[in-house]
Amino acid sequence: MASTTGTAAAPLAGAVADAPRDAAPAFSPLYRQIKDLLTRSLQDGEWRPGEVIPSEVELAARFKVSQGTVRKAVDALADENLLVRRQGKGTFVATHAEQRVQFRFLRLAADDGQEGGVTRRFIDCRRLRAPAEIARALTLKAGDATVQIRRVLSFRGRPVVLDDIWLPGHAFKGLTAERLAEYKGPMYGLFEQEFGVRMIRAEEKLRAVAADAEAAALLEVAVGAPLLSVERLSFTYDDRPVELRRGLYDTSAHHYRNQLN
Amino acid sequence: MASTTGTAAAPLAGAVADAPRDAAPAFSPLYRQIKDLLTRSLQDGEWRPGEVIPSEVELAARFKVSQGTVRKAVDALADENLLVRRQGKGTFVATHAEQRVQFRFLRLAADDGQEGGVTRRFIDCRRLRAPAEIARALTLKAGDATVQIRRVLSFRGRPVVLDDIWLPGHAFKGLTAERLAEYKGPMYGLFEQEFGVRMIRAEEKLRAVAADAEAAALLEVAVGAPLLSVERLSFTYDDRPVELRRGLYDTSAHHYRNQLN
DNA sequence: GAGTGGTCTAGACCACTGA
DNA sequence: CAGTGGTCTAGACCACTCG
Repeated sequence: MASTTGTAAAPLAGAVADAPRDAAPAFSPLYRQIKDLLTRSLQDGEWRPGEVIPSEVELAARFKVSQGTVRKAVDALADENLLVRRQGKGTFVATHAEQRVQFRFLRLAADDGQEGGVTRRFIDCRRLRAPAEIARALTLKAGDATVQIRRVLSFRGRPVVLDDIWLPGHAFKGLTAERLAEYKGPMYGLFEQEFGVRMIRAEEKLRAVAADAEAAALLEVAVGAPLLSVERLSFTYDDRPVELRRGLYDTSAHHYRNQLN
Repeated sequence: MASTTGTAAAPLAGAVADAPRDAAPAFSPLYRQIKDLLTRSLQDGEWRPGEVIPSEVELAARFKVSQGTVRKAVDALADENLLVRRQGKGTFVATHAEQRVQFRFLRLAADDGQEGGVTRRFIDCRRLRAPAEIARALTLKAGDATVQIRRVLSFRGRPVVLDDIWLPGHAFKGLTAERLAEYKGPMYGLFEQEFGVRMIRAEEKLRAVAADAEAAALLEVAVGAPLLSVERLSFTYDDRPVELRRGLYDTSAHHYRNQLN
């Protein structure tokens, strides 16, 4: 593990302002390499969500580096929410099956500040062939099998969110409306526990749209009422997209909160 | 301070003016205290936006700690976008007056992926007494002086964003529509250069709303058309709110992008 | 008390920048 | 070349958890 560097890769002459695109990096610090090895272990399931990973000293011994270097790698993974450090106990693989991180991905809040009172209702869960647009987003071929889920989230009895979700069929065999309804806890918890698919990060595109008849009926608003459209593409390890979701939010008593840093 | 840990934190603890929160023992590590001292220096203008701050070794000497401890403090501030590290050159105070960070706060993107072509048009800039709601958000007293700005952003000639902005009057004396129009670069650049008010972070609340007559005319959409409402509260050092902004975005050809990690 | 992560140090060397 | 930040090490001690 002492081998890293040397050997400059194509100097690039520094003229062109940029193209950090695929330019040869050629230098990867040790902690970066350790981080990648750890990520690989997570991806391969060596440690499962919720479990402890080996202590820093153990990892340092395994990789033949100092504890400080392991620490920096683990810190990076903790920053990305892949690991969770707990002083005195150890470092754990992050999981969606916890109340604490319940709302990491759903950034909706009630205007009055109240929390909780969320109920889910699954309207549909069926397998169908991917339309071209969906296939492209999920990097499937048009016509590949997909799972389509439609559900409504209600807050204190009022319907607020209508979600349409597409998943690649091959990774979610056996997913049914019953399984979804039975499972207590966030949907991403079910995905990681039952199907080994863990959502790491997501990109969202937000728009304002007018409610069509169907959405209006399900969300109990007037046709044409403004709704917040949230299109989310979620990724697993390796930046592989594994979920496309289109949510329609009734924002008359709720809002989407965001932090800019 | 060369004394090893534990007691090492004590000497500085006194230097860090800190209101003792209720019975909190509040162990604060050294690097945390250094970070606070650096933040204070930034706040006090010891180093201005765009300038270099002293090198790590200098800072280590000043605070009588090791370089590693300073490094950790600076790393934290760099993570919060208050400082920018440049290998081989030094560490700089972050600034809004740079093209590179132009869109840190405006998260709008064209659906077709094209960038640029932004033009600004200031419709109004006047001083008036704060309505109760605005005053509360900015922690002013109702009736205090405020500056109200209204402007339209156009992308490639099409109006897309209508912003209504409220600022505390005492901090922005002499701000006029002319000054705004003359200034090249982002508005936050003007704020930090001319008024010493630097925006550090912001909280946004997003909603879908229907266009009223005024907004419809300015954004050239139909009355009742769905618009994305973006309510932003921006903070300076010390978590003091210094700007309230309400944007209406026409999202028919643009979207608000967000990253979930 | 043993084991975990968290802090701090001191010193070495590497990579990058600019005179 | 000197000066900057970036990486890595080895060792010390502190704060926390749990048996």
